[in-house]
Amino acid sequence: MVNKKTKNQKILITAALPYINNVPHLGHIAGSHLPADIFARYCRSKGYETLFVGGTDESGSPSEIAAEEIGISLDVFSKKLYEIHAEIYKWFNISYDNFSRTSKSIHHKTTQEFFKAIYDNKYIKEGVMNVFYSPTEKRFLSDRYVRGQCPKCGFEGASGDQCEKCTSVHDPTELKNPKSSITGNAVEIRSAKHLFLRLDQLEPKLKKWIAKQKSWRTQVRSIAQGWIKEGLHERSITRDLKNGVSVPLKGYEDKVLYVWFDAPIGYVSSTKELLPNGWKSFWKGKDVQIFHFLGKDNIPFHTIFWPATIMASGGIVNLPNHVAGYQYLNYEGGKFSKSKKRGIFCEKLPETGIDSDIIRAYITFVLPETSDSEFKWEDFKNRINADLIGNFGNFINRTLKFVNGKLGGEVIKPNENEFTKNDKELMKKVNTGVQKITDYLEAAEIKKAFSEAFALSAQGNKYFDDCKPWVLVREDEEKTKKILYNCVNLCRTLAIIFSPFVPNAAKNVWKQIGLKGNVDDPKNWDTAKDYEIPKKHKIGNPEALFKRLDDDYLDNFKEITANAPDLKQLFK
RNA sequence: GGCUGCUUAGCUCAGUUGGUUAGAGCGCUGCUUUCAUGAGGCAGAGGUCCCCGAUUCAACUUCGGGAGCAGCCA
Repeated sequence: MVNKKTKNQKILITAALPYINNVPHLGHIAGSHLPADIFARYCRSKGYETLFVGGTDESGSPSEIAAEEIGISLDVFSKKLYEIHAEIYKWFNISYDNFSRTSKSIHHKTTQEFFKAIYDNKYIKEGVMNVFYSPTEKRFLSDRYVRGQCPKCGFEGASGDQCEKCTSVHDPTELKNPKSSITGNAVEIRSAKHLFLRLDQLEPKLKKWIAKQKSWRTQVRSIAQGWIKEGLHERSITRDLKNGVSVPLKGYEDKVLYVWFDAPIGYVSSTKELLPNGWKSFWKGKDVQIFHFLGKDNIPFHTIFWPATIMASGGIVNLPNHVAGYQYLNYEGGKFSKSKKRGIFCEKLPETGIDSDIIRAYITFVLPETSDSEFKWEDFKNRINADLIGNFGNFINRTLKFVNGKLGGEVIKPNENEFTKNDKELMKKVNTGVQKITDYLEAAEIKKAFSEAFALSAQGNKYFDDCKPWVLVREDEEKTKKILYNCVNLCRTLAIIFSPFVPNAAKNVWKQIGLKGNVDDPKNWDTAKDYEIPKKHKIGNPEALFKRLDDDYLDNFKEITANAPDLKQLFK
């Protein structure tokens, strides 16, 4: 999946920009932010020069209309929603180096630079589109805000371009008695001048590039190839809206660029905002690898339109190296639905008092890498209690408590000739385990890497059982200290290995072992398998890493997180 | 309507180029340990690999058709 890393490897990681109109639920976290973060944390630990950027997507009409309905200005609305988003990702320990906003001037400027380059390269042409216009609201409306009578079945609630009742699709001009779904007033069709990106001209180049992408997952590649197979057409890049990046072209001053055009450029602007002078080193050159993490709804945009935009611009930035498309996380056999109070909505998560690691761990278990996956409460409880706590947490805890309670907090490194058969076997298991985890993470195979990490802590539990230090300690304390040295050293290994997944716990383990520096120090990863605990070492104070999940706690948790406030309540 | 993906044990998911008894974790059952958060270790029972058809000595895997779920486009 990943090309060979170069000596001065730089990794640029992006997570799809969440649209400002919604407060994220767990599915959004699973679909891009969390896997991107795990990958970013791994890359930093591995010592790659890593940059992880994102931000909120604030263009377009949904937020404009939402603000209107609440009766506040778009600025106030967007600022508040931005803050909620940023807080949620912070709570989840999503380690964005910069989390920006597409409403910032740096983004508008960057987008316009792309536009101008593409225009100069003659990949933009004028054309005409038929669009709904509401005379009373004095604005153009996209299809989703128009309802009318279906030309085929006569259903009254058909939207601008399709009918939910008979599932047929129609041209907006065919819809009978179109009305604004916002005000209910009649709307009309107006034809307007718009700008189009010449995807048709870019097709051969895109086709060639897509064919070279051997590392993409099946669905990502298939979707891209499907588009090519169908044949690419010119695609409009302007809209008659107020909210967005204005078009820097005479005669188009009252229009904005369509969100699909400016959203991915948000990755570039976010980088520019953070590194006004150094941004290019992460976007150009051969030492850079670019990883986009996104949900399946976003796949065409990152495999076709965004690469097309880059090509048309003459290569202002590199083409992406990897497009990690994720499927959806569902909730107990269905979709997340805020109105039906089905799901886990993030704005209330801090109120539950839960450690974000616990949510991160479970989402990672069920990460929708190849197909839609499912959040289930029973499974959540079982996996956390059995795997995270019973396996990983327990190994750390039993080791450190034993050292503290029975050995005066001290372990001693065995001499080279003192390593037993068990010790050597464990060492071998650690070596191959760490290697496997590394290989998986290099390929951004996050779920597999996580499950190997648990296999490794299970080896620790087995070693502990096999060595029976609780018996040995009665006759030979020094020998026991040498056994436990291996365990403590494995705790260190596990802290490093687990740190991309459960950063809070990893930090805690590091502290409890009594180690200097930080668990996530750059390049720590490559020392994970080594004997790094000093010859004679005193550990810190052991304490439980996690609290077990019980039914009472979960009932309360469920109640809090399913009842998320709607947008209006957020502004009271 | 078109394009695309998914459908494998009670649950959540893996299954590389078609090849003997289809895998993991959880859950369940039995045995076992007591250092550890009612934790750990060992063993076991669970499967018409969505359905139909075709190719093949051989199909979970390839091809055709169908069903269900999902995403995108028009």
